[in-house]
Amino acid sequence: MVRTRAIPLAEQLLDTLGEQGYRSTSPRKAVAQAIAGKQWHFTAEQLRQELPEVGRATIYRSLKLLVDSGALCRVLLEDGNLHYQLSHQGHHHHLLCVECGASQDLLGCDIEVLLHQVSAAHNFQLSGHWLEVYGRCYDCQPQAATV
Amino acid sequence: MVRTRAIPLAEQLLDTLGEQGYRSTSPRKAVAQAIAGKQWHFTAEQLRQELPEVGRATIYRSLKLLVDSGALCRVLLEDGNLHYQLSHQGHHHHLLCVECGASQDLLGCDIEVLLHQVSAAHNFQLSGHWLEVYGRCYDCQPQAATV
DNA sequence: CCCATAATTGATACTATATCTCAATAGGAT
DNA sequence: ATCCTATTGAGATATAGTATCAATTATGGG
Repeated sequence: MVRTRAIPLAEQLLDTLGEQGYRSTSPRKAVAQAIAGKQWHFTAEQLRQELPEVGRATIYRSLKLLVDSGALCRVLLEDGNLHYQLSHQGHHHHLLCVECGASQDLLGCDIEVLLHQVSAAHNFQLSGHWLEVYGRCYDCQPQAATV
Repeated sequence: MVRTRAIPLAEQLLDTLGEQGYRSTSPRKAVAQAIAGKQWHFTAEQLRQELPEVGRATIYRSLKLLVDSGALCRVLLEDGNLHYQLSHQGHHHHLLCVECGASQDLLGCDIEVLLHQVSAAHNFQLSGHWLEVYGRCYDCQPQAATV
């Protein structure tokens, strides 16, 4: 067998659920495997096509659990569609490539500080924010041809 | 007649469409009136209930036109729902009150500069972003009772 | 090891949001 | 007043997600 140990991430996802008292079932394993293989953001329906043996409701339920546990996050595409994406712990933002869909996590930027200042100036008591950044990843940038 | 001149904003909305070559029809007038009366963000279905005489598709089509023309924008609520909201020209963000739903526009904050710096540091060619800020507006903040 | 039981599943119905189709209608230029 | 095209509305379809509930399964106790 070629790829038995290929996706330890899938086990991590199941462990995350296990820590919260959720059982390790075969549908959840299938979902975890599928998600672990995703490079970038995806939709529930994409998963469904990959996992025809898993019920629709179960897929949505699993996604919800993973989102709630923080292992997965939702990303807002520029067109307003919400997709799912593996989350690497804690609050962060995404640099979303509008060409290829790649996503880089953006950690520890100074936006929180800035938002606090701005909020205070508006008599607004900040409690959270949602930021998505769109553009082109390095691989998708038209390289400036040296004429 | 009491409120004939009550909503000049509605005319502005129609004018915006007119400038782009769209006709001034009575369904569009009704939609513009309804939107002009909205303090905060709303859903297409809310409009539909207020305007049972206007067809579903027409409401969605009108909203789309207004969003495309910049008169209306879409706001992302903290739970992931997208609503519509009057837009006051140009790129801006919202301070969304999680209590009452009020929304203050946030203009001219320095986020663009910051994002450019961060993007550059990740070899990312910035083209746009989407930011929503959640919290409590002044009226909804628990006032610190002076003991 | 087996059983009890509570969690989980999946089929299906339902809700919400939005788009598509197409024949009928209406704006507005002439 | 007429004509032409944009627009409309009814209804079908699409997409994203939740609710219901009987059948199934994971897992801890004996």
